[in-house]
Amino acid sequence: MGRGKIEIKRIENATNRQVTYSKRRTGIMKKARELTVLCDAQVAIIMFSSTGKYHEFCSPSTESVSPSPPLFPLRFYDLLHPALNYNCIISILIASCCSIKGIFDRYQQAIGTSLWIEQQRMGEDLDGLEFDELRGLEQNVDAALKEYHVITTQTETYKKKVKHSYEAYKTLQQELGLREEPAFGFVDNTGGGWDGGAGAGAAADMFAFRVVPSQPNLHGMAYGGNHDLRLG
Amino acid sequence: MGRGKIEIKRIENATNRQVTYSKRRTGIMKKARELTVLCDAQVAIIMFSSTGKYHEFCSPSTESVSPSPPLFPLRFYDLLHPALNYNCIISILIASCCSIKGIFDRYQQAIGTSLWIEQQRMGEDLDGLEFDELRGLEQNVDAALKEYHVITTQTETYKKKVKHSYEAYKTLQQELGLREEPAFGFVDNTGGGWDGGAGAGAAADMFAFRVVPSQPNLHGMAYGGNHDLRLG
DNA sequence: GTACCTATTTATAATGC
DNA sequence: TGCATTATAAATAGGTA
Repeated sequence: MGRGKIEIKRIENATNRQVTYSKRRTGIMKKARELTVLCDAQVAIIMFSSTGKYHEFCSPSTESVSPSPPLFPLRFYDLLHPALNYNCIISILIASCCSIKGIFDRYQQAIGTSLWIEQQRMGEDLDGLEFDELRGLEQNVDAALKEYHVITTQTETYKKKVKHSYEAYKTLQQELGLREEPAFGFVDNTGGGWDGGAGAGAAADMFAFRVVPSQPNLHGMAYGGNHDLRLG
Repeated sequence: MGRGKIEIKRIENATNRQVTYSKRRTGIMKKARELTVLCDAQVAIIMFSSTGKYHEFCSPSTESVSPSPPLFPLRFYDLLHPALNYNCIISILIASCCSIKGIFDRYQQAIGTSLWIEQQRMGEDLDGLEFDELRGLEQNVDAALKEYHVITTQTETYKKKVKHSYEAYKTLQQELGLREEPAFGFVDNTGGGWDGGAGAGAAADMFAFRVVPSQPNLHGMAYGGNHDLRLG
C-alpha cells in the first residue's frame, strides 16, 4: 500500500526504517483502538523501536509514548495461583505500562475466580514515592531481615543456655551425689539434641524464601490454604 | 476499506462483531509481524475478544491462540529495582503470554544495567510441570512456612526451658543454703526477660513478609545491598 | 462459527519541502 | 530530523457458500 510494493525484510537504511516504524506504529495503534471500540475487545500493545523508543497501547483507548529509556511506574500485586491450589500467594511487581492487570482480570473472570489480591499500595507508583518513603521501604526490608536474623540467633542462644544450665544442674547433682530424673525443662523434645541440627536446617531453608514487604491485612493467608479467599 | 465505510463504534450484532474481530485481529497480527521484521522493533500484543477468546503476538514473529479461557504458562523471575537502590529483589511470576520479559530486557539494556535475575526454573512452565512437581512446589511452600513456625516455637520453648532450669537451679541452691552468683548460661542478655517480648514481636513482624519459593543460589542477596550484583 | 469474493476504503512508500 | 502529498498496495465490509 504505497507507491511501490516492498518485500517484508529488515529495512537497512536507518532513516527509512525509523520513518516506516513511525508510520506503521501509528497505523497499528489506530487499528487497535478501532478493534477495541468496534468489537468490545481488550487489547494491549507494547513496542520498542530499534532506537529504543517505547510506545504502548492499552484498551480502553489509552495510548502513550515514553522518552527513551522509559521509567515504568511499577505496582505491586498479589496473586493466588490455581496451579498451586490457591495455597501460594506470590507478590508481583508489574509495570503499569502493560495492561497485564486488566488482562489477568479478564482471565480470572473467565475462569470464574480471583487470582488477584490487590494490595493497598496498589494505587501508588514506586516512581512517584518520595525519597523518604523509598528509604522506608528499604528499611522495611532491612528491618524484617534483621528480625529474622535475631530470631534465629535467639534460638541458638537459648539452646546454649539450656545446655549450660543443664550442665550446671548436673554438676550440682553430682556434687550432691544425687541420681534423680532430669528435672522438667531439660527434656529436648525437638529431637535435635543440644547442637541444634534443626536450627541450622531452618536457617538454610528460611533463606529459600524471597522476602517482599507486604500488607499486614494479608498476613498468614499464604499458609493454611484458605481456598475461599477471593475478591469479587 | 470495505464495501462501505463504517463508523467506529461498537458493533451491536454479536455475529458481525465476532467476524470483524477475527478479520481485524488477523490484520493487526500481520502488521505487527511486518513491523518487527521491517523495522527491527519489538512488539507484544495481547488481546481478548468480547467472547473471552485469547490471542497474543510476541516478536520475533510468534503468534498463538488459546482456547477460552487460556491457562497461561507462568514463569518466575527475580527483579532488582533501581528505585529500591538494587537492595530489593522481588520475585515475579509472569505469564509468558506477554513478552514482558523481552520488554524489560530491552528496558534494562537501555538504562545500561540489569533488572533481572533469571531463575534456574525460568525455562519451566508451571503448567508443564507434572503433578508430582506441583505437589513438590506446594510442599516447599508449606515446609518452609512450617519451618518458620518451628523456629519461632522453638525459641519460645527454649526460653521456657531456660526459665525452668534456672528455677530448678535456684531451688537446688536454696535447698543447699547457697548464695552464689548466677551460673553462666542463665543470664538473659536479650533484654526481653523470660516472657520473651522480643519473640512475640518478631513473630508478628516476620509475617509481614511474603514468602516465595526460590533458588538456593540467590539466597541472601536481598540483604546486604550488593549493588554490583548484576547480570550481563 | 469459517472461507472465499470483490468493491471500496484505508494505509503507506516514495517523494518533495 | 519532521510534515504534506499522492499513487498504489493492502485491508476489509458486506456479501455468499
